[in-house]
Amino acid sequence: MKKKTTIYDIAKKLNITAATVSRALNNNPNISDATRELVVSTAEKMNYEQNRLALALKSGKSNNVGVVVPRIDSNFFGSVIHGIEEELNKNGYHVIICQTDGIEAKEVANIEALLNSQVDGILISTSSNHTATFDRIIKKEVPLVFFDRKKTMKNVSSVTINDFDGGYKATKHLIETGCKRIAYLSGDTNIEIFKDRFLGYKQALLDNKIDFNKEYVVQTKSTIEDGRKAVRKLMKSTPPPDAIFSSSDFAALGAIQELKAKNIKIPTDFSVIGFSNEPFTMFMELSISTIDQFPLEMGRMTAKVFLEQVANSENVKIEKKVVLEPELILRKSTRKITSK
Amino acid sequence: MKKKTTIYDIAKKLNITAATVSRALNNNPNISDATRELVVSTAEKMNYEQNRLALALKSGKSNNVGVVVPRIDSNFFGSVIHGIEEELNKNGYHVIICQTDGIEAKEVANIEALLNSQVDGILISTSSNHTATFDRIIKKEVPLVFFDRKKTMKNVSSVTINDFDGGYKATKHLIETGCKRIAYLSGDTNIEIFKDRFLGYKQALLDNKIDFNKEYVVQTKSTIEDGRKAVRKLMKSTPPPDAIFSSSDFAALGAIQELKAKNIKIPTDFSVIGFSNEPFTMFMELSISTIDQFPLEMGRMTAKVFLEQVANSENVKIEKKVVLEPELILRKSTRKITSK
DNA sequence: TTATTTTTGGTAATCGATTACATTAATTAA
DNA sequence: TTAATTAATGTAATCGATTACCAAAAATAA
Repeated sequence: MKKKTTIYDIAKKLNITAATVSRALNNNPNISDATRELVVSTAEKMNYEQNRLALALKSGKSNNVGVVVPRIDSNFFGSVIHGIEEELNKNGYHVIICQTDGIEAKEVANIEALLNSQVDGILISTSSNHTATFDRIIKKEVPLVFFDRKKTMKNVSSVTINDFDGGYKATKHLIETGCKRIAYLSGDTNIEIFKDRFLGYKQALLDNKIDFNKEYVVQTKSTIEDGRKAVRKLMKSTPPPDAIFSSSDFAALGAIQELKAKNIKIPTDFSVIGFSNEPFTMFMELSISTIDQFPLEMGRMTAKVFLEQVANSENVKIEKKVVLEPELILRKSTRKITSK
Repeated sequence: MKKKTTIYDIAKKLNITAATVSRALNNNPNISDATRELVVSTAEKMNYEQNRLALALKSGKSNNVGVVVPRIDSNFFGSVIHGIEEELNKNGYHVIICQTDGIEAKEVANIEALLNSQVDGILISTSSNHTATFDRIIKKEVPLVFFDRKKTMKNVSSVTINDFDGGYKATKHLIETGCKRIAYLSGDTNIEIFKDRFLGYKQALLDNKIDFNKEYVVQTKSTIEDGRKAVRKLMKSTPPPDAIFSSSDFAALGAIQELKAKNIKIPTDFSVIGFSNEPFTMFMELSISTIDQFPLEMGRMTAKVFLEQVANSENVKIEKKVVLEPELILRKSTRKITSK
């Protein structure tokens, strides 16, 4: 096994102590220029590289931050992580990625492992209700920031989008373009973001004096197939809906495919709006109206909130709830608003 | 600052030494059951958690692996990393992600940082020619595995797809469906994968006695806009091409959009095939034929090659060049092969 | 020349866990 | 009962860097 060069090797070679070497390399002012230069050049010659593990152990700072997500190969999480990595890297941190597949046991195990490896913070989009684990993070005083899928906890920061507003805006737009019977393709309402989108949907109906119809709500997973199934089911209602707000772009796509198969004209006779602004929604010939969540921005913001928290570690704990405003993206799957 | 429990705290409380505590927690056989149980239960009570940094420093193994990619928010790299993380996590490793934006300086800086933080391996899809950096990794005997975008180096393993075959298959398919004048949308030919796709394209033409026409090759970036521009340029050739093989799905999409705008019928009068099997190629109303690269499989394989390398560390260095076979995905942007 | 200050560098502890080696206590053999 | 084994634990070094505290040497002041 290759032996790595340490400051002791340099010290021995120059017949000085490791302390001097360390100081020289760190530009400590009370080292003479002659010594400093000698040490630096010798270090170079000997291919010295600092072992940050030793530093981490000594200082208690690993400069690693754990990021926990259900999966990384989705456009949304990929973009969020892009933003996180970009921002943290600038500040000397490295990002350790963990996937949970949305499974609580995996999430808990990953968090345990991250804590053991002394991460300086944990940024998480959670899929679990295992509060004991979060309590443990907090008790250890490891900075914790939720993003997108959060748990509402005292003293814990989070960065989310306003899913209620997203649901409200999407629904309101459908109403403004003349839709009367608006169906909703729901995600798992145990997850806060989906619950909020649903509440936004209901509120928009209420504000516009449209009765909420339970029959128009279909539980779906975020898949094309579930979107198609939902349409098949919805079209049996009497009267059938004339619009769909889907909490997922994938289900929206499936819905559109099925509607086309049934020869229903979009957006003339039926409107569809999705959620997330997945890239494909823009690429379709019949491009899909949707809600943008600014994932890159969310990632950057999450990183910034963490960095602030670290900077403020002396002070009292700060709790910062950042809520990004989602944006309506209008495309061809919904009608234009007709002038009043 | 919260003081964490160490084995010394436990030792002091029980009036024994840290060595005994360590042994008890690690199920060392020559510790009496009584002591073991006492230590374990006390550790539990005191919320003890192992500091893996100390272990890493002592053992020289951090259990972290660095993964370096141009960016993480693309379907391809996201999927590769998904595969890597999944496989490594099972084996007790954590994945540190670094993005380079395809910029050499960032790549070099990230690798330096990873080496400093004592990663047990580096898995990289490179965008650089900075061989000094790779030599340094090798000199330090840190396992190195290239995936997708590799440098050809002695004694270094890699996992790639056969881009030559990919280019060949795509082109051959166009020929078999009756296309005679096949244009090629090239990526940056300084990058090995794009060069190989190009060579595959040329070979397929040669094998089918079709003259290579330089005019039919357009350099593009992997964007929709470049695909559109390419079509505008190509259609001025005389005669214009009757098919496009694009080394990127995004450029293929742009090409299709522009062809449609010119009222050219696809696939009747013009065929288009892309490369990568991006999700959107399947979702389009006019779905796009393309080449699948099996990114998830590539990720898993990359991880496995690394794991083998670690397991074999005693032995001679092993060099393993895994080449995955790409697969032709036929959709609506190309014609069916007519029976002979 | 002696005393004082400033430079410069050395000593040794520390971070938290592991482990080769030594030692004590308990058990078995003679 | 004494010697030889075995079982259970302690001692101290180690991984590599930083740093509070101290000491020697050089420079300056008196």
